[in-house]
Amino acid sequence: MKFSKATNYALHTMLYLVAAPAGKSIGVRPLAEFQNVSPTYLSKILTQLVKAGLIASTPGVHGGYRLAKSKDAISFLDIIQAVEGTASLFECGPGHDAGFHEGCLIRSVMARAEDRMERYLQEQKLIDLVDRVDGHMLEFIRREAQ
Amino acid sequence: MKFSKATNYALHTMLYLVAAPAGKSIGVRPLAEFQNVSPTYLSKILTQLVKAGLIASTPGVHGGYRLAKSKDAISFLDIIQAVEGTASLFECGPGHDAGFHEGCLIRSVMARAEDRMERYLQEQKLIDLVDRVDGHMLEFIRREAQ
DNA sequence: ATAATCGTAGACAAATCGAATCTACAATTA
DNA sequence: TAATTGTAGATTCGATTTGTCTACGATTAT
Repeated sequence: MKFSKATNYALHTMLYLVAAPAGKSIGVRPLAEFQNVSPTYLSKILTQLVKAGLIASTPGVHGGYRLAKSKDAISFLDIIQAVEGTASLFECGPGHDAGFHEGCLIRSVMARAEDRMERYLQEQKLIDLVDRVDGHMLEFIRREAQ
Repeated sequence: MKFSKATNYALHTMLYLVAAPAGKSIGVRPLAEFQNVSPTYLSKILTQLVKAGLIASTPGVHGGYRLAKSKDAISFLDIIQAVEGTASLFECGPGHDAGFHEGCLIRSVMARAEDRMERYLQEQKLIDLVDRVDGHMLEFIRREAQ
């Protein structure tokens, strides 16, 4: 069980957008270059964030991606669930449902465990990290902010 | 991101063993039949639990699997980590490490979130579930306990 | 001893999923 | 109208998961 690389790309892109000047649109190219990933692939991931209402996109000459909500309203969980989905991490499976009609006891424990993690990720906002981003990222942001 | 089916099988098998009479060895066949999985495949999973020191196995006529620790010393986390491993759920990736030499900020948040879930799973013991297992499983246990 | 029983190990195969590329297309702006 | 930029779909590649099959080794009952 692993978080996908797509989630990694999504989180770093969002940190980038949160750290960038408010309201500014940034194209996929610099976002992708920053993370050493292909623009089309990153675009596919960011489209999921658009559909989740976290960011907005505009085509055209000075288009790109920008935040669709206020910076302090974006949690880790929002981003992760936009990419990974919201299904439970643990499924009991048909072979076991037959034995546990009223709901699998194990599954309910696993669901509560998952909930612990999700509640923490809901509390954590990217904005709390921006004043600690390192020089390499800041350099990218400054260059693009012009 | 999903827990594997193997983890599901492992947890249910362990619940079975915890609910069974103490010290009794139970063969793979009934354990596998109970979960509608092939005996050889389940055996492969249970071997991981043996290597983790959670259960012990004995070959031969009345052999099988039995608990290797006291019932109240077996947590969900023990079983899950025996099957899934102990690696972090989130890796920052080489493309990002280049930018975050001193340690990825995002990764540290993710690690803390994972720790929330793991601490809960460490607290949860299978023994707390046995007096609530349903009739179908109890029927299997009773039949096998003779 | 010897045969039946049972777990183990390894090779192997199928199916699923993640990661990524490529191409054509649609929308916006200069 | 042309350049720019995001979008969608098909497709490929590889890794991982989920099994199966078979031969082997250890134990016990007769």
